[in-house]
Amino acid sequence: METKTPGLRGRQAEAARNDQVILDAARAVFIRDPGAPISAVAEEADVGVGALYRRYAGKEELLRTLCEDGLRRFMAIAESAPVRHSDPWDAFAAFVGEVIDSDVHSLTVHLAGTFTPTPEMHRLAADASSLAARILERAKTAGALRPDVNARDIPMIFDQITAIRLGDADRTAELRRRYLTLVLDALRADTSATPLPASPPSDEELGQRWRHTESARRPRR
Amino acid sequence: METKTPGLRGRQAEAARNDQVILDAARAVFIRDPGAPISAVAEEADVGVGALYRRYAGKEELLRTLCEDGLRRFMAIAESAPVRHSDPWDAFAAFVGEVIDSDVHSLTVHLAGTFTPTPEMHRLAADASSLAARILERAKTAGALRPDVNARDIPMIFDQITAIRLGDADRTAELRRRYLTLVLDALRADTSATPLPASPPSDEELGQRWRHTESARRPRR
DNA sequence: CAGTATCGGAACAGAACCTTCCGTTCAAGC
DNA sequence: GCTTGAACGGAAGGTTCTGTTCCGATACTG
Repeated sequence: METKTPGLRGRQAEAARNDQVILDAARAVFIRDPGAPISAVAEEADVGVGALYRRYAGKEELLRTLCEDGLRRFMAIAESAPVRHSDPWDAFAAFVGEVIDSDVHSLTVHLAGTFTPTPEMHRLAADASSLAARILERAKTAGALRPDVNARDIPMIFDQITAIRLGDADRTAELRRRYLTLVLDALRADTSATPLPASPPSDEELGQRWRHTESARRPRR
Repeated sequence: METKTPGLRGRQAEAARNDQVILDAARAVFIRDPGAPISAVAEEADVGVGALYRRYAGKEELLRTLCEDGLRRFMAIAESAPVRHSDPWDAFAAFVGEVIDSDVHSLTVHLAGTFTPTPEMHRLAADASSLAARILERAKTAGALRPDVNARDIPMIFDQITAIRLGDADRTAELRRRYLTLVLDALRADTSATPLPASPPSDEELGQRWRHTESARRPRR
């Protein structure tokens, strides 16, 4: 992605380039640490904080933009997976794997609670989750998935896998794949499965994570 | 636990009682949020901050005490599990389950990095991990565990499961059990297992989490 | 060369938090 | 009853961290 800007030159070109650089830097920083200060983003982008505030009214707006972007990426994966894979299990596995690889889940859920979500985001989240549910149901109907997993289990599995963070981004991705492989084995129908205890989280429980807790305490690490 | 204090009365009895109350409160608070302020612990214990500083020189000392206590609990579980269960798989499953249930892992790893560990703690941690390794190896030798899991995978699985946090403590425990069941299914040898990609974390990688990062940034949530 | 959009980063203001300090409480001993 | 001192609660001090503003510098544009 070099001088991808259409017909712009000079300062305008720099500005257009920065738009992207800033967004990428923000994504990297906030994935690494959801509580990072604005200045960390500026540093990563190699830009002054002024450049940031020229584009976004404040931290919240940046966070919201990032999260919305994440939701759209999630949707794109969920929409295309069944198209690219006719086999229901393959589609499911590809979907899950790509969501993990792109770390999109960190952008959505981990950032939720740090800002007040827009109605648009609620709509997107609902669409995304129903898309994901459809992928899972299709695999279940095809008999590829153990019958006692529920669509609501998927976000929980994302939570678990994305909790893995060790070394640099590459090593982290590698390790996540390792444990995802393990979990996928457990999700397959042909396992001599132990019945799962308890019930999966309800929609209400899952939604809780989006609630803007004004008592938003700040875990350190 | 009423007047459990031996021969103490009056103010001394109150002090002895507070010793325990404060420790319990601290555990509860810091498990919930590793970055919680000291005042939150005082509040939970229904005690002034003064009472806290009378017992501990500072926050670090409290954290260290808590963490060391967690390590000891971990050891106790790891030592007794093989005694209580003669079957190697049962011992392994019980060990893992009890560590999850008692949330001891949150106390150790999650708090690591917030303080400078003592040599004593390093020793304890090493002992604990070698104990855990023995439990796993025994199950593997007995043919109950899939051969491509490594002792170093265990802490990672703890990390994943303890990432689950939804609703109150009871609901969280319930859900953790659900996903632990899933993972245990995957760990069993009789699964038609997909070979695990990548290598488990090295000891050095696992040790990194204990390193006191002075750049200890504070994730918010 | 004047005008303007953009930039970098110092400075400002406020919030959060650890720690200290001090007046108060209360049981024990005289 | 009165003194004494251990233990307590919580306000205040001082520091650090961070979001946001502001302004002089920069470099195209016309």
